[in-house]
Amino acid sequence: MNNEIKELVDRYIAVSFMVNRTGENLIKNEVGSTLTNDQHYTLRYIHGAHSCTSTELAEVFAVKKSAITAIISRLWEKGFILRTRNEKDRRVVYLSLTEKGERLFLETETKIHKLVESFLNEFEQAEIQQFIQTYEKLNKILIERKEVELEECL
Amino acid sequence: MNNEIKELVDRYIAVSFMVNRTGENLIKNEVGSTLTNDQHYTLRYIHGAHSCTSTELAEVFAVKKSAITAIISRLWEKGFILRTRNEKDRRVVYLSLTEKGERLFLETETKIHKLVESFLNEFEQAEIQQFIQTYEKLNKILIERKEVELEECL
DNA sequence: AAATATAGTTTCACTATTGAACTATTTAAG
DNA sequence: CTTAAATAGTTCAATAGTGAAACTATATTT
Repeated sequence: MNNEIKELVDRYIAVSFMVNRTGENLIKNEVGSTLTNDQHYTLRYIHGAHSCTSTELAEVFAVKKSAITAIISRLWEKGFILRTRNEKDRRVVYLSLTEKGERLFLETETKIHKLVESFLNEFEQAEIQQFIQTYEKLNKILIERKEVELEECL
Repeated sequence: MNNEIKELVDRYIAVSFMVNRTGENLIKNEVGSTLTNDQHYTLRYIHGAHSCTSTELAEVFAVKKSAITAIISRLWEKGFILRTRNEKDRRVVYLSLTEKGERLFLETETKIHKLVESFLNEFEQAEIQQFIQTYEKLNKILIERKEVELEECL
């Protein structure tokens, strides 16, 4: 096997693990004690979509619907989320943010933005541009891979 | 605030979230039913260090020592890990892999290597080289940031 | 009308995590 | 030397996230 590639793979595995860990921890510091990271990501998605369903969240986060129900219920208990039945199809429940949820998300989002900005600023703009571009390409490849695997499961 | 940077920050947040999620899920598929991802990462670290302590693992993974005790105990129950008391300082316990643990790690590691290699191969070597280099730089910045925050807590 | 599919929930079992109390051991101070 | 403080690791209770399976309610297909 090509040795150069082996080295790249090793480096990728090591660095992606560390950056994820550290990044998640930094976010936890910002998100603070009101929310967990997963709860914050959930608010983020609903905020971006304005309104969505559990099934949609389960697909995006790649977990089972029962996992989503649990997260949503906790957010709902804290008053951050609204559950609205679709009157056309009474099986589906639309999820959206309450005033309180919206406010909390925007607050923490600002903090996270400043955090991410502060370390992206330590790079040349061109370098970070290139980095994110490759990162997005990687994302596409991973998504395709996932779709192929799903098809194989038929 | 600079609008170009805001866009980069948004893209970074979105793509890093998605790649992490998808990546973790792909690894879960490879690691299979014998181990969780965290357990695999733990085996990986111990394998690389040959031998280490709980305190060391807690620092690297950025979690409390009680979290490590739990993971290690599960791995120990399954016979993947050896706990050896240091005779010079009887408080410390050295962790190492059993034959069985070593074998399991190498098997799953090979699979993960192939997986990572398969998608890194979809890039030009130069592009992925640059990507990993920037990623590593980011890692350094994050580590420095963490150290600064730790000092502030004094 | 009956069978099947879909959206979401509930329950159970398990893993990861923190914080606090605790044991055993080592190091530092008086 | 003895006591006080520090360190390594464990235990325990509580909380969050997760998947699997059974379940409810509603919609679609046959």
